[in-house]
Amino acid sequence: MTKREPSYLGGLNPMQRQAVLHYGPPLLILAGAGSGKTRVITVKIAHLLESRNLSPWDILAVTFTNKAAREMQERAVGLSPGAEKVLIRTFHSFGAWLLRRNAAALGLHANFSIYDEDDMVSLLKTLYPGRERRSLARYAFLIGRAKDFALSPGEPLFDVSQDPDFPEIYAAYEEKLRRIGNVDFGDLILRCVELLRISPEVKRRVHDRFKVIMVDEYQDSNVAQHRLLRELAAPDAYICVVGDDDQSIYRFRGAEVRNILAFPEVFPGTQIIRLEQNYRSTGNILAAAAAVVDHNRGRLGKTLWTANEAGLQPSIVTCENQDEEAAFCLSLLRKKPDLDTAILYRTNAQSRVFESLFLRESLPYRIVGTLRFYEREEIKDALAFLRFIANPRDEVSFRRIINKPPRGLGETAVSRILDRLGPDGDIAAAMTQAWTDLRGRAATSLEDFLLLQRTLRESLEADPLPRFVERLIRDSGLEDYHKNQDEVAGTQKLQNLEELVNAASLYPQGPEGLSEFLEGIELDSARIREAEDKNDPLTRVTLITMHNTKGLEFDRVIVTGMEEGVFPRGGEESEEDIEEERRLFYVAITRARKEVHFTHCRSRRLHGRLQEFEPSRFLMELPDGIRGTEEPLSPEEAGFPVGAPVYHEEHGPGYIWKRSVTGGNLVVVVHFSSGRSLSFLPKYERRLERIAVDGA
DNA sequence: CTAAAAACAATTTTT
DNA sequence: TTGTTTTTAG
Repeated sequence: MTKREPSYLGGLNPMQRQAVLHYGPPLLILAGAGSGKTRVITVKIAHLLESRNLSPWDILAVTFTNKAAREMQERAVGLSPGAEKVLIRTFHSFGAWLLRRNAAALGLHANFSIYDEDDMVSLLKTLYPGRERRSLARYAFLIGRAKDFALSPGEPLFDVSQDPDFPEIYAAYEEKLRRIGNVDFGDLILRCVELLRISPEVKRRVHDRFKVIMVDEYQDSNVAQHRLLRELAAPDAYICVVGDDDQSIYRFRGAEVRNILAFPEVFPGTQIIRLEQNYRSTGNILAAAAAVVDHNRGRLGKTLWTANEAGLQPSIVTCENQDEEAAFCLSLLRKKPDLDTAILYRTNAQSRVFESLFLRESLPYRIVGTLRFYEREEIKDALAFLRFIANPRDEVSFRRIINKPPRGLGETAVSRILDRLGPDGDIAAAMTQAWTDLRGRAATSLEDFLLLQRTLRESLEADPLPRFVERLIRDSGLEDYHKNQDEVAGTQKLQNLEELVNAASLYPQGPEGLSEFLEGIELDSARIREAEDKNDPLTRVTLITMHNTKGLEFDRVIVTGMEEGVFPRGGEESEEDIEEERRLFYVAITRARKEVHFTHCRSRRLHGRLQEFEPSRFLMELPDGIRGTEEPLSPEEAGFPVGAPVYHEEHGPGYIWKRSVTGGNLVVVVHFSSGRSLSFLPKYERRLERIAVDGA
């Protein structure tokens, strides 16, 4: 009897197959970098649907990023159409989903606003108007961390901060946030835990529904998320978490590696499956990564191996300074222009030198993760207005938009209005009340504002959502305000606002459509395209922080800034901090398919000051074969001795100030008569030529 | 309320 | 150095 095996199982290695077929006791999948983790999860979902007779409703899959959630859903649907209905969400989006459906049990309205860290600061500012924003930002951060660790204001908080003011500030913040009926990101997790603890019916419903719960990137979960998982999991539910303790790099944001390390103790009977075959990188790259991470203690332990070829040996390149480092990267890019390459650095500020060189050389590049769309002023303004229309109890949003653009309603008017606030917290109603308290110009302004609000509410009911958003942006005066800003500062705020209007077209008309739209944006910044999106597929270079590379891969990776004090960052550092940086290095190396290069500078300009740096200790941790692989000097282009006069097509006349050899290439620093100094690689810079001097 | 001057930090950041 | 935030003057 031949039972036909489902086609989706084809091509899996034995461990992957085991992971897919496993069912019953809790499962911990330790998935090394490049081991086909996403494939395993998506095939597993398909398998649960196709062969275990589970309905899509029975399954919950949780990820950390919207991008990962989308990818997972897409791939699972490709394998089994039923996966369309599987609940695949980020922790936070799942939290919002559960809270909106059960808001009443927690004393929340279903249309609560979700406050990000910036909004948290604004809320704190209403409580402590005398304190500086910067100090409040610090407290907002700490409150976020406390919530990551599931610590309420009443509990001991010294692990989060020893600041004597902190407990009181946290308590005041929490009291106000609850009073105005909104939530922050931490609450999306924590209040779900609370909900499941106080409401047996909700808990039963949830337990009845989710027979399978899968969590991806479990090494990045925090204590609150771990608690939520425990509350969500019925005693007979099948729990499967996937992760890699060596890739835990978000401790500073509350991620708790111990969640994955201690998983087998917390969920008794756990079985562990290791995915150790790497399909991404060459043998030499993997050897480098393994040697590095081997210096960490307290690992679950994995030995990655690959059937791929050994490939090129990684190289270490010493540079004099950042200019040379950038020039070296450029030389690599020009040598093999077809490789998809990433230039990695520890901090965003390090991207500048690369950007300016690539701009000067007209080399197209992609840069990841600078200013995010949703953090932009104009977008936050428009969103605040939309939020206030959707939820008249949102004081943070109200304060942001009441006098922006300036309409003569300052602090005095705001207090008058808030004095009239009823027990329901409805600020829109309070405005109508306060109107009678005001005289003169403020009264007229408020009247105009009330009228504006009424028109917008009508438009929300009557017009398609994008039309309504467009109208709000125009009638609120934000359009003119930001148009003016664009002209003054050469920005493109107006275009960004247009993108916001476009994004609204995906949602239905009316208040419900608006709420969905807002939640989509609050929880997923990438939902709106950048106005200036140069996603040219021919762009082969990506500038990116090491953190942002998680989950990505490239043919070639150049890890720059390998200096003690830059990476690892230095300062007062515990061994745990160093280990986290080392894991970050591990992540960086394992992004590469074919080639890895490491660069370090002898000196670097930091905070406007030129400083000397020692090579990073991590370089010493690489395998012996790698160190000392610098190519010998090729003096064929050596026609540029120090002092030689040169001419550059673009920058004009100058002379050689300094020369050195980096990565087998001659690098020269030219002082131009314009006063600028720039470095070049004569080998690749055609526009630089040596000139003769007349005896005069 | 705006604009200019002064002061002052200065990682990483899935949501 | 740079960008951001607060202070100050108008």
